[in-house]
Amino acid sequence: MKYTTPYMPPTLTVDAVIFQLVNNELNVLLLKRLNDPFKDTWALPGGYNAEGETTKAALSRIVNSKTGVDIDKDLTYVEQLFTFDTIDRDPRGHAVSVTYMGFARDISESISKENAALFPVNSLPDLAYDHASIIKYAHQRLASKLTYTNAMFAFLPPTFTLTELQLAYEAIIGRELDKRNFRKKFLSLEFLEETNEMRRDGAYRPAKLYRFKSQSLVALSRSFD
Amino acid sequence: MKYTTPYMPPTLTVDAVIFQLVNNELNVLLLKRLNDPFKDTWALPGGYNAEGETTKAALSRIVNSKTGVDIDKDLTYVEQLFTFDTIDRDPRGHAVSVTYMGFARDISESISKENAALFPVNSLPDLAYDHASIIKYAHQRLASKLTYTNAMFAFLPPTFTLTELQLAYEAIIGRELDKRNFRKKFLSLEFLEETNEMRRDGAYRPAKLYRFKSQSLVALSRSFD
DNA sequence: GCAAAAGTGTTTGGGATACACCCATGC
DNA sequence: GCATGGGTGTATCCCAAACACTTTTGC
Repeated sequence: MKYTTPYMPPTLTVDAVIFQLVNNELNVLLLKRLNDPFKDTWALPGGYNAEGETTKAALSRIVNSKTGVDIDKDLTYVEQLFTFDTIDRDPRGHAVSVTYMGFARDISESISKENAALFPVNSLPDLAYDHASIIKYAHQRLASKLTYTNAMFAFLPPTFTLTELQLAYEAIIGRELDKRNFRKKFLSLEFLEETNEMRRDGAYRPAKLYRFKSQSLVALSRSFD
Repeated sequence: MKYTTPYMPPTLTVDAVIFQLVNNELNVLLLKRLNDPFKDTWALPGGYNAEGETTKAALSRIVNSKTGVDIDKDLTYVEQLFTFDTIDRDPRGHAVSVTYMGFARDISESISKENAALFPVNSLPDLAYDHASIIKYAHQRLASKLTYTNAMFAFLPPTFTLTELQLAYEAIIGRELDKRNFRKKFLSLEFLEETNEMRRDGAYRPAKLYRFKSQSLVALSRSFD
């Protein structure tokens, strides 16, 4: 690429906030840095975006090589989050980071690097760069998204009980919900359909299993009038 | 900035979708390109983001130099929209564009370049690059934002009548609203306060003037339970 | 008095909230 | 029969939607 005037772009990086539920706690995938800056500090997986590579392709490449997780196969939903660009966010120099938020059912088997691990968002270690605020922003967006979309499909297994669904909601939005109201409301949204199966796994009444009608994002429209 | 491995970032650009109401039509600020590619075609104002410059600073610099509009003084609201990064969106080579959406009350006096002009979003000329889809995306986000925030403060003058408010809504969301329901609902949101003034400007009943309580964005929370 | 825009109220249906007990099962 | 989690219903309140006439003013 040629420029008519001298031009030097900032470094372009990508970072991923990958969420997964573990024992009804919202977890995020982190990587302990092997090099300076922030050597031995935990950070979001991310890296440099080369010319000729889309940000999502760079993300796939980097997350896969650094953690073993395959964005395309292991994640059930991905969306662009925000682009962070303050000058001093990277001590090495100006780096603009395009961040993504991804959801997964279970990436624990795919995590193949020793320095990659899942952490509960409510008890994160100290984080490198501005990554703590990026995670906070992503968590808010996720919680908001759950109120008007079927995004929870991306966290749950193909079939699940209504109690499991409710516990997943509570884990992410951080407060308890009323069982009867939750069921009434969620069923009325018509995101779910019943299966013919039941879950029986204890000395108590078996539970009906449900599934999401759609395995891709569906949003309810908010309208004004 | 040094890299431990050979590294070349894509070009980084910024583009602005600046909206303003003109005669109760939503308009967007465009610039007729003076050079190839897309010479003589209309496009969003934008340009190169240099190292050491935040995307918003680059936007201010570029929009001001190319159109005369001062982002900081002329716009009443600005937010980051999305980062577009497909490889072939710029025929000169891979350019990643961080886009912003801005709202203004009246920038017509500030537009000082011959090749800059406002166009109604419903009758846009052919546009360069992927700018038509960027404007469409921004318009949708704006319409959605109006349903749960006071964002309209950024388009209207400090005081206005309820009819003017309703016409502005209708212009942006693209359909008519019921006058009684609109007033009831909007007043119940408590974004507005009455002034003591009235507007009298014709052979008919004068209208009360209102103002927004806040001149910065306030969002209603959507909750699940 | 008439033209033009401002302003106003009621009914109805559906969703949000609050709240507590019975059901099915394994042991 | 008891412990455990699954499953359900009702009353109240508020908001959304539909819908048409009266008021104020300048001329």
